Amino acid sequence: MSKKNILRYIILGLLDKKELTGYDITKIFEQEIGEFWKAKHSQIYPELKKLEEDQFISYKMETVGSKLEKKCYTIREEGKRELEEWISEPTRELLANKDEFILKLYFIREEKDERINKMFEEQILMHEEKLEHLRLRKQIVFKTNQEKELNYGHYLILDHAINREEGYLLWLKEQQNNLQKS
Amino acid sequence: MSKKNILRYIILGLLDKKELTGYDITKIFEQEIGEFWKAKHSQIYPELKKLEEDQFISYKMETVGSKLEKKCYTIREEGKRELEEWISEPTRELLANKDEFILKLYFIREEKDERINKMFEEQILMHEEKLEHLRLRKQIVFKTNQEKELNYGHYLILDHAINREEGYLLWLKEQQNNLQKS
DNA sequence: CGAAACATGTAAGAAGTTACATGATTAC
DNA sequence: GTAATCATGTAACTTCTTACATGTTTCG
Repeated sequence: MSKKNILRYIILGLLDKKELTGYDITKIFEQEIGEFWKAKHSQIYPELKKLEEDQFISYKMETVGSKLEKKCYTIREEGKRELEEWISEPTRELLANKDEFILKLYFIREEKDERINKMFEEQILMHEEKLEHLRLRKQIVFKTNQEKELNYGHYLILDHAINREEGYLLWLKEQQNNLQKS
Repeated sequence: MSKKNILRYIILGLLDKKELTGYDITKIFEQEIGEFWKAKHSQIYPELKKLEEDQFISYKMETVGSKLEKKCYTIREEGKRELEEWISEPTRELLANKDEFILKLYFIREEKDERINKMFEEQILMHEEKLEHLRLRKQIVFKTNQEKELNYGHYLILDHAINREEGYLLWLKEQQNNLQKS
């Protein structure tokens, strides 16, 4: 019974906040919510078209400069209902958390494998970089407490992403430490 | 440049440990590695066929009872090389961690939204159940230290999954607590 | 004897990625 | 002027899920 096509709901959720173009939505995926869902413009534009056909959203054309046209999408009442339904419905499935690195570890069966240390080093660097980047964003976006209250959802997901990276890093370092002792 | 079709490498990795049927592999996805990659039998059987055609693996038929036939696959030298290449190559991309619940939170912009408490309750229950299940598995599979040494990869991914769930739960409870204070 | 587990496949469709395709505007 | 960014779309392909399809063996 669980709802599909989550991309639809994400787009509706974004438009519920403010009117956006397909390009804007693409940028939001790259920045704010990319930690928890990814979508390319080639998926976003057709989905916007379908949502418009289904009367969940509508758009008006705006002109930038003298020629460039853009479609500013807004959510309709039907779209808002659809969105509320999705949010209110229990989230029963925990979706796949694909992790290529962890799988590689799984196939290394000996603690003494030479490659394992280098692999940990690489991953630690990657996750440290990501964590640094997330922390910087949090600092920039939520300078004051007011900004946190005004955009609680955004605050929560950024905080969760930071928490996740911190946990991952701690685990990596702990395992690396265990290796060096043995 | 990053390698694709990770399912191939996972299957090769599994066969590198011991010979398996398509059914065995399906079960392993449901149990051991489902936390980090999912695949249904409808994806596994065609992939086994392709791997065999590409000469990375081979199979021999075995009969169960008097009629039921099964294909026992083993990895070939070419397959081992392919697998080693994948493992040794740096894992540069961090794949999508889709999380429907976190996205729903993102779209709730007010801390005072009535639904938010119920949503946290549900998620906490789900993750507690999952954590319990993982801990039980660790207890059963790794009773002795010898078992850990003999199957270090398996130990690592189980430990990582537990760690991940613990972190998620702590975050959920912390946020829930914050809500009740305000 | 009946249900659960074993065992293998294919077909249709949804979801997601990469590449193709084009052009305008802005900032340096 | 030129590179980065803004802006929108489609085509081809891969990946993944759901459903279809069938039959055997084992356990209680």
